[in-house]
Amino acid sequence: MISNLEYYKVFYTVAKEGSLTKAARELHISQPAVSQALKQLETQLDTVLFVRASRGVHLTPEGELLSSYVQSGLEQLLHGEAELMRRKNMEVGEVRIGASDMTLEFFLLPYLERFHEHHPEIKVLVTNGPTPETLQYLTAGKIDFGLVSSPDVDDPHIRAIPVREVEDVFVCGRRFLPYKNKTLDLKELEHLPIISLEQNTSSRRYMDQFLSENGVTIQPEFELAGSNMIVQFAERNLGVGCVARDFAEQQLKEGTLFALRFNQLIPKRHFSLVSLKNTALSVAAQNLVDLILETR
Amino acid sequence: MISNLEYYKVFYTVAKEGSLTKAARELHISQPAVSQALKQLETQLDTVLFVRASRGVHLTPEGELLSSYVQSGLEQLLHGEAELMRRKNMEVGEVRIGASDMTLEFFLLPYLERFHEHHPEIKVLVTNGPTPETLQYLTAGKIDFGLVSSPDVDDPHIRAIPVREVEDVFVCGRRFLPYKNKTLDLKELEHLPIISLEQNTSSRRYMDQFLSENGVTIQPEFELAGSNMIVQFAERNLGVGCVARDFAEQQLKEGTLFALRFNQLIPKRHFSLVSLKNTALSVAAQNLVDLILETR
DNA sequence: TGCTTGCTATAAGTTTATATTATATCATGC
DNA sequence: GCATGATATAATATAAACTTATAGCAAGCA
Repeated sequence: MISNLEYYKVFYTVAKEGSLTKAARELHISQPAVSQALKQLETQLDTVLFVRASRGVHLTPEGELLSSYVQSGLEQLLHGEAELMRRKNMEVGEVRIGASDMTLEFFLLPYLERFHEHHPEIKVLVTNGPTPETLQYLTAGKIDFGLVSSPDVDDPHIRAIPVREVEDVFVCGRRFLPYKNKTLDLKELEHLPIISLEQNTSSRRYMDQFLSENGVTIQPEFELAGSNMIVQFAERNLGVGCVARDFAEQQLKEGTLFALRFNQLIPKRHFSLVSLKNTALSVAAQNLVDLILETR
Repeated sequence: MISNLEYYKVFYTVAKEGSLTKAARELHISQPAVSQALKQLETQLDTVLFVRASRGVHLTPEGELLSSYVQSGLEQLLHGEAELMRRKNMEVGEVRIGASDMTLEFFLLPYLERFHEHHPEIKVLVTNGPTPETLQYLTAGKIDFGLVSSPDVDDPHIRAIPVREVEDVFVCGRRFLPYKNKTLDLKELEHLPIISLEQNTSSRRYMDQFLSENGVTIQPEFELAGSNMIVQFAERNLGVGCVARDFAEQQLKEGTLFALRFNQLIPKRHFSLVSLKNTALSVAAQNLVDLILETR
């Protein structure tokens, strides 16, 4: 390749204008500068590219050949720059997010709403899945960042920023009124009809882990697929539901359900924003992350 | 467009190698030079293109985007240079020539043969046609150069280089033996049965012009389409043929025909190589022209 | 922890190449 | 034959890029 690609900019302009003088004006340099650049180019390629006439210049057949390549080459570069600017100014682009149902519903949604309002041109792709799947997607480069509810991220390449607390509660209806305003021992859960999530979920694992650390083992009467279901089961007094507080928020406010109180605090979990440490976020993704972190 | 396209060469190499140090080695410059060039590029585009890590660098999403364009852009330029070299070294290319039957047969053919022998990869396209058509093709850019037999080229944009003399002769067979070794006056042609080319040919016009300048007007008994035919007619003693000497060369040598001699020389015509003054020839075309001019 | 390794970044000074100004040269058209 | 409008050349100035030396930083390892 020739020593200085800048020469091609000169070549391109001269070919377009058919005159060194005009090209010089367009390039905002002097006419001799153009003359010398062309000379350099012709010397390096060992080919005469222009026929110099008294009324300007025009391409030789070889110059003509080269010109077509130079034109499309430079336009490619220019197009690349233009696309880059559009992405940088967020006129186009996409953000790929991995999130669980819970983080999406109780945390992410309002941010996505605001983001989309400000940047309607940016496509937002949400891949719904539990924590392990989200982390897998992250390392595979399929998502820009994720929002997970589990606190246990041990991959050293992943950075997790807690963005919100999550409180796990045991909720129940009037059938269990005697327990209201009483402070229970965790051990008593073993004798209550528990309604919880299935075993393969991270929320369930978290709770089981915590309870077992305190010598408590529960054998739920109902194991359901969704937290919403658990709340409904609890409302119908089928047992004591174990869910993140958010799912039962309304019922707790209305008094349909109440939360059991224990002599020991159930440690809070966090929603965490996870991203790859050694990978940069796209402008759009970074923008959304900033929005989340600034106003969390 | 960015101020210095050289930066893209650096960008491309760094992206390919994933390391400033390796890129510097490949570009035969120092590592700081690479670092500075990237910094310039990032500043000018106002975009971070690489994530710097301790084990090298890798592209940001924006860098990735730009990279695809830069890659194809630079490859385009490189491909252009490669094609140019191939044309310059005559590994590919074509030469378009306009020539009449006569110039082709009695002049050009051996040159084309030699040229093709030396440069078998170069396509040679010969467009057969009389002088005016050849000149028209030339100005239209349909041929690189032409070979014509007429001396009258008045277009100021066309350069005509005489390459060979052509002698017009009047030839006849034994029926006209009495005229052999006699020096005739041109006037006597008026009483001989002339065999000549059709009126719309430039050879015919040339001869008519010359004769009329000398007060002679001929009324041919035969007007034929080709000079070869004229020679055959003359051999059968149907009259006195007017042709370029080349057509009757063999017959004159064998004695089947002889040429009339006049007290006034018929001015010689020339085969001329015509090309456009203000247009450069392709390397291949120039090469063939040089071959012709060197050994004419 | 501290050491080594393998990177990139920064600073200062030098070199190189590119630009400018002034002027020469050349062909064209009036 | 001279004015015009173009490109080329020469000398000088300027600015950009390169180099060397060195700092800084993160990761891997003892």
